[in-house]
Amino acid sequence: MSDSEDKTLQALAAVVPVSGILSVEKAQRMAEFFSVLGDPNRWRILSALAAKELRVGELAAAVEMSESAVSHQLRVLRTMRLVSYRKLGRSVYYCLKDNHIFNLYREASEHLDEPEDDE
Amino acid sequence: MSDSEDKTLQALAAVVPVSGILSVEKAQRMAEFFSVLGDPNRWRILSALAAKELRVGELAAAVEMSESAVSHQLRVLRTMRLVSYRKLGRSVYYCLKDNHIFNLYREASEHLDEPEDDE
DNA sequence: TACATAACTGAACAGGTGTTCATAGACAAT
DNA sequence: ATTGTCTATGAACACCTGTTCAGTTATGTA
Repeated sequence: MSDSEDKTLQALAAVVPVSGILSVEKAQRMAEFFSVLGDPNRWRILSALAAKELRVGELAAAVEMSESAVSHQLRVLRTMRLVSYRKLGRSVYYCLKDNHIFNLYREASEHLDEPEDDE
Repeated sequence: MSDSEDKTLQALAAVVPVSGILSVEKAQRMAEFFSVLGDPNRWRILSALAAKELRVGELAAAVEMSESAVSHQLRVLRTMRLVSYRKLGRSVYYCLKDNHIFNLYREASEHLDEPEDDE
């Protein structure tokens, strides 16, 4: 099977999540991932990194949090592979890892901005 | 300004979230929304509803939760406008409200399935 | 009306989560 | 080497959140 065929099947399986109920394990993984995005401070950090890569200290100043708090949150974001980093001297520059976070932001934003005409 | 132009601008503004840091209010709203998706039981409920509309009792049986727990979670999902419902006699049928949840699922799923080749 | 069923609600408890404080490590400069 | 800076970590605490249990509402049936 070619890579592109494989990718198509993978996308297809993703769009049709179940034809049944999500397994407890998969549901757990999904929940863990979205929980990471369930914190306002992490969104502010991500939005700051969306503009340009930043060091921990700069980030802390930008979002008005302690460096310790930022560092803790960055570890969480690293674990979920939402950010990546590179060391330069004694500084650590963080940036967004890929575009998934943009798409998630856009999708959620559209949903939140929808008019609530019913009921 | 036409509707389509308006929609384009809106999408653009969503893709480029800030050029600055997300406001505390917006970050809060995003976090609240994603927090709702940060629970495995809610994902199992959503995935069950993805197949077909279900009553609370059927849902409870399907995901193996108490009807009370399901009812509580459905209220949360209703508040975030992720599900809608219609009453028929003494039954209440729930279903997914729109496709945003599908897109979010797909995006997250792709992210989680990505190989973690680095570090 | 009385009863049974389907769904919802409120209060309270247990468990998980983010922050803070203090500390440790890594690196550059003197 | 030692000092100063930048970042990461561990433990403890307070807070929030989901579940459970009990009770209520609403609807349909006898």
